Amino acid sequence: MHGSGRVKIVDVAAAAGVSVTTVSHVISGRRPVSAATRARVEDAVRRLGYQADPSARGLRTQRTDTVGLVVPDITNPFNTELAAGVQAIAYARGLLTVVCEAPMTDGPRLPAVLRQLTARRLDGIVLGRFGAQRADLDLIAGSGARLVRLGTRIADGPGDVVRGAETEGMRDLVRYLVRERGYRRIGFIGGEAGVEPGGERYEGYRQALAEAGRTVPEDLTVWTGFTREGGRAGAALLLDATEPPDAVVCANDLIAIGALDVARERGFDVPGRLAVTGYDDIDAASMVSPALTTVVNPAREIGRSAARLLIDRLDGDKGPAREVVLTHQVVRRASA
Amino acid sequence: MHGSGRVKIVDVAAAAGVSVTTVSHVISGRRPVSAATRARVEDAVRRLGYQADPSARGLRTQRTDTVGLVVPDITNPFNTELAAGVQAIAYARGLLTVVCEAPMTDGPRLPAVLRQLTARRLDGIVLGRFGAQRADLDLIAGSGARLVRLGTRIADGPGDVVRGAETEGMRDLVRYLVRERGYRRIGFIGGEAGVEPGGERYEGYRQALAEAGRTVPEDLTVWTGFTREGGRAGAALLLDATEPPDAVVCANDLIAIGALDVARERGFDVPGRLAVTGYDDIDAASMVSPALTTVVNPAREIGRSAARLLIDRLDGDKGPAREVVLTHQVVRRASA
DNA sequence: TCACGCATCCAAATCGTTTTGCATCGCAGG
DNA sequence: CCTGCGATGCAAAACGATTTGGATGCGTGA
Repeated sequence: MHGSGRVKIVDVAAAAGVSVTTVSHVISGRRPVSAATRARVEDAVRRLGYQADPSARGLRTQRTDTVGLVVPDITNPFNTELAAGVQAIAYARGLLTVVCEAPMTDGPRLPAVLRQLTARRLDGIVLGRFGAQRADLDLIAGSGARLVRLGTRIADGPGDVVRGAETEGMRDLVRYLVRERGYRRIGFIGGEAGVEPGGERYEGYRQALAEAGRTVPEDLTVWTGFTREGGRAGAALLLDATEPPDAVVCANDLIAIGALDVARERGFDVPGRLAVTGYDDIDAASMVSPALTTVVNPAREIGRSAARLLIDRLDGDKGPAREVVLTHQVVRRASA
Repeated sequence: MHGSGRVKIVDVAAAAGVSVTTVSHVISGRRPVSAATRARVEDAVRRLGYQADPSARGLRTQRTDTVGLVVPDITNPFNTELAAGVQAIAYARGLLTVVCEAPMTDGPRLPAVLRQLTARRLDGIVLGRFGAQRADLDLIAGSGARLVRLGTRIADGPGDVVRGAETEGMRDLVRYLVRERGYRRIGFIGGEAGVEPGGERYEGYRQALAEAGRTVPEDLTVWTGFTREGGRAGAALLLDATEPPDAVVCANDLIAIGALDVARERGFDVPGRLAVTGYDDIDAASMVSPALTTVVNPAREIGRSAARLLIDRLDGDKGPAREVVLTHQVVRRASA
């Protein structure tokens, strides 16, 4: 409780009557110290409220004890849950988490953000779902930071991967629409074209239609953005089609919520005249009405797994790249 | 594009044929350097992709170029927007933002989180809305970090303050319910008792009732938590009262959404038989149906202001503590 | 010619840790 | 008595930047 910010290791050493080396050893435990000395040092540390300066420590150890999470949009509840998951595991390990936003709009901000982060010498980076270029990934890997990618394939670049079984998830959802609900004309609203989860999910949609012997209605596919606004725009297009769909499958919940807005405005009864489905099962999915039929994407668990992978690597795991695939589950609510 | 992570200032100096001092000077601009030398150095920096090691720099300068944001719950959309605001301003200034969660549940995690953060020697901390103890604030101030508190009064402790006009906002909202909507028995569901925004908002509710000559129905006040779950629990209590309310004023939108759940389950028509109002105007407020009558709380702008205050202080502003109050605005939707 | 000032640049100290290579001590075994 | 060996503890060398106090060279005015 004395001076809280200024006390250095030499102060502790003086107070305990030992050398700084010994203080360092009792703190790190890297060499044995006699019980009596250890007690004196620990007492001094407590009394003075000593906390090692992270810059000095980092300079010597070449570690920052900090990991980064990069996502396209902090505001998206999926990413928020993700962050909560990463943070929980990292915090327990004494790692600080910085979450950075690299908007997909107005050009590629990703490289700039990544440069900022690598300049910080982070120990590890979790790269959210992006249309990341190979150069971006190599930049991270080359900086010495461990890398965990989310929602991509292991073969696409360096680092470990965590992803939900998105193709399968979407396939199961569309199967359900086709087989158990009997929808005939099923449209698709995607996010930004080329951004990660979009492709997988679209693929699942196509698979389900294909296995049912349907042709994919290309005229009912539209790519916008992973937001409520995007959903509005996409749904407006689809519902104005000469032969509008009786179901709209959206690449995520926010898009679906936007689609619901449009359906309501135009007086389309959901699910009577139009089904709307989402993906992710964010909190809001069960708040809207009709509640959204969607697929749970275990965001928090994905974050946790990613953090665990990172920590394993930081602890010296030299094994080959790993890929963690988390299960999916269709949740059936009122919107379909 | 050469070695991306390993190049040091001496490498740059060697490549440019000057001393490290000169390199440092051209980068920081703290002393004049001839145009020719400057060009050579800048070229070498670019060619080698030099980025100063933050630990080494921090050790010398005693700054980390990092600010922290501490909130009770990352998942709460209000806090998410807040974070986005802080982050945007900080990023533009080259500051990294770390956002930390210190859950209010299961005991006071705040002191532990704060100790972690002060150990990191952050340049500044934005402290979200908490029931922070005076000791917590002094810990931050004593660590040397600049402090901006959110949603409290300037007199309550060290540091600057940013807050919405919450008492006034809630007062206006309840006024509207009383005068223009004619509700008679108006209940209140608060968050955790003692947590910051709760008190202000409750005060506004009381003021509005008082100026209308109503007595505050103490039996219709319940304190739970700032979550949808909290709202469910609180609403259940209120609706089971012997003389249930015809309007429920909630301390934030999540609580209100929980209250809507209960109303729907029990078949209470909203707003016919029961009005429900929120506070904050998070995205979800306009997604639920009926859409929530609420008060906008400019989360993102609060975050921006807080970051600006912090930066001013970091730039050497020594003036007396400042308090920024942002305006409120009632938004009238279908739930009342 | 000398002294002086300005423009440039450099050497070296410094920031607070961690870690390596020795020194010291006590004690057991020969 | 001497040697060797754990068990402990210390001094000093990193780590990679910033910054201060000079050094150097040059031009200018007396």
